[in-house]
Amino acid sequence: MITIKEVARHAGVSMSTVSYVLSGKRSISGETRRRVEQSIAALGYHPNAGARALASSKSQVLGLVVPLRSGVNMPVIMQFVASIVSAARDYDYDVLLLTKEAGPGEAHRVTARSMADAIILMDVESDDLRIPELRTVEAPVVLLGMPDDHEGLSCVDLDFATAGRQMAGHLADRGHRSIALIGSPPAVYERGTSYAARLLEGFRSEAAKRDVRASVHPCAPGYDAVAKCLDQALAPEHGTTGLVVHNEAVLGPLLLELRRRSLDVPADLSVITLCPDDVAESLPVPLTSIAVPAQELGTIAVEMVMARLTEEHAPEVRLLQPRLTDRGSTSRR
Amino acid sequence: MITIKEVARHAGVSMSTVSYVLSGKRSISGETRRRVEQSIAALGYHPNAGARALASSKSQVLGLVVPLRSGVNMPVIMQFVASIVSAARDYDYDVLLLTKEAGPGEAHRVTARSMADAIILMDVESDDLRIPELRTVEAPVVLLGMPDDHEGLSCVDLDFATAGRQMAGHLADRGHRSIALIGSPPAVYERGTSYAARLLEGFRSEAAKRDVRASVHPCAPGYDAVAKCLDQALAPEHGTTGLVVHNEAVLGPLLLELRRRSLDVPADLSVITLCPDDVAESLPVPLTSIAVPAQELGTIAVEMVMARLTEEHAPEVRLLQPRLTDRGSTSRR
DNA sequence: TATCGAAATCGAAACGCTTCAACGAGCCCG
DNA sequence: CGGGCTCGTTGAAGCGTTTCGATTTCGATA
Repeated sequence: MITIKEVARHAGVSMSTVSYVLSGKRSISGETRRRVEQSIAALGYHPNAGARALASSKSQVLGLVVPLRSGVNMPVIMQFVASIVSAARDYDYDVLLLTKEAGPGEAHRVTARSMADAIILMDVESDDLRIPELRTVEAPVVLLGMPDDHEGLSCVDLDFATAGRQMAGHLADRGHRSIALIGSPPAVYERGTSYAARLLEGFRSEAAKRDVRASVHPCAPGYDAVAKCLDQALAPEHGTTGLVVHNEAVLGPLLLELRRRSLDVPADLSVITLCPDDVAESLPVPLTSIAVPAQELGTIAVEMVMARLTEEHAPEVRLLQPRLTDRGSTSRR
Repeated sequence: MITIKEVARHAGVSMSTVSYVLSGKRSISGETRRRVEQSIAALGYHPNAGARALASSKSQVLGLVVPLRSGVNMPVIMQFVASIVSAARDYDYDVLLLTKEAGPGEAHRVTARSMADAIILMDVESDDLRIPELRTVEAPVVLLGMPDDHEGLSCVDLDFATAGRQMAGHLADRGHRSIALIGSPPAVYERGTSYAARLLEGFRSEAAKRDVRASVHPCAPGYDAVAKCLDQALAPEHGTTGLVVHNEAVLGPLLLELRRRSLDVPADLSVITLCPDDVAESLPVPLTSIAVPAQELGTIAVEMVMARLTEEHAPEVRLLQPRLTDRGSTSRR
């Protein structure tokens, strides 16, 4: 193993000079810098991470707590992960993978051992039992998602309330007088999942404000459940002409079922949804949608971490404004 | 930060004794052990990872190279990742997340800096250009997938040739005289992806051996492509009565298209596939299938890493025997 | 020309742990 | 009873960095 000492000797300078060339924390003459850099390249020197961490008490590692249980939407999770890893690398940080199943104890373990300088926690739920434990972690913590009680924690999330309002408003704008929300599975609402509740609230309040009739239909995955859910949402007494879908998993089956019923989108029924753009685009009928800006959220999470790591930055909450893309799946009434 | 020195003082022993209690590398009297453990608990001591790595030149970290580009099947990737993380934790290792896009340079970087003791690389392709570079990594490398040239590298993979043979054989056993392989997208074959080629070869050779007519149809994703592909596979001149599907992404559309054509599975057409069990189960028609044993492969990969890390274990190749689950989607002719 | 300050470099003390050589104590064997 | 074990424990030497003064150099200012 090539050490900084050997580089120093090769370049004819002291260890500290090499270190300062690497870190840029003190000024170094151009001439010296060049010699050192040449020696580094010539010898193939790589600074030892352990030694560095020990001396500087910084690991240059982020702990990322990911839900690996199936059930959550893996492709989206991966988009988050990818953007976080890539943003972290831009700041010269690496990412240690922690599983949510293993609990927040993991976050504590890696920070207490100085394996990670900060923690990013994905897919946070409203009532997450583990949130309190996170407060005991002696390192910045940033949550993707916004629990009810986020006092003292940084959070980033999509503004689901506004998203709900936008989608209801979009249909109201086009003259729809009765709309339905096809929601997440019942269990999601029952456990009070924050984002679902916030979207629902926005949807309802905007509908009320615009004097539009609104019904809500939680929907389990699976072809049969979708059909049953549609039976309710499209029951004649509602006179529903527009659907807001907040349940990515049922989009495909739902559109197929509509086709089976000879209901054309958007001629007979308008549909708008909240899902990743690539999903909305690749459906049999491309849907007007609000995107889940996974990329952006991940990047922001990393930026918030860095802010808290470098400055004396207090915890903050950031809600991303939703962006609606019209793909023509809604029509004017 | 609580250090080992403080624990030692608290327990009235030397630092080295505490260290040996922790590592178990020397015998310690029960009495002393108990006192030290109490002190550790009382003070809330957590060994500093950097110091440990520096002194022992072991990081207790595995670098995991994951393909994060979309296109690959994320849920399956996640199954691998989950099983790898969990197996690694069983050995007291953590997992550093590296992206495949960033290249094998990342593997080199983290090992050269002693951030990771070994590398696991997922989703390896036959002709992977980066394989040669991996040989220069000064740490054990284990591949999930088997490139053509794997000299000097450890690999784990499903035995796709046998899988192809099994599926063809399964249909032949049931009296089918003409079968078709609905394969991966053309691009996958064109770039000579190892697993696809191996399955194809097994499929063909078994069909030949059993004197069964076999046609092969690479299939792009998307409803239209699937329909077109079925047109070919089920063209009257073939007389195809059984389908082997090796393309997870098209299973849903394919079954729907068959239904649309009023072809019952298995009455009119037998279908067998290779995909994760949960996918096979949750399709509109549950399919007889060979599982992608992600869990198992991940665990084995970790075990191989550990073997190479602890013993003087030479690189090895392990092919998992496929396991076929009959879900009644094939019928006797 | 003497003095001062900034720029460039150096030396050495941490950082917290592992591990090796060494040592005393107790034991068994001859 | 002396010599050679093993067992449990210790002290101290690293491991490869960073970083904090201290020191040197040099040009500018007085």
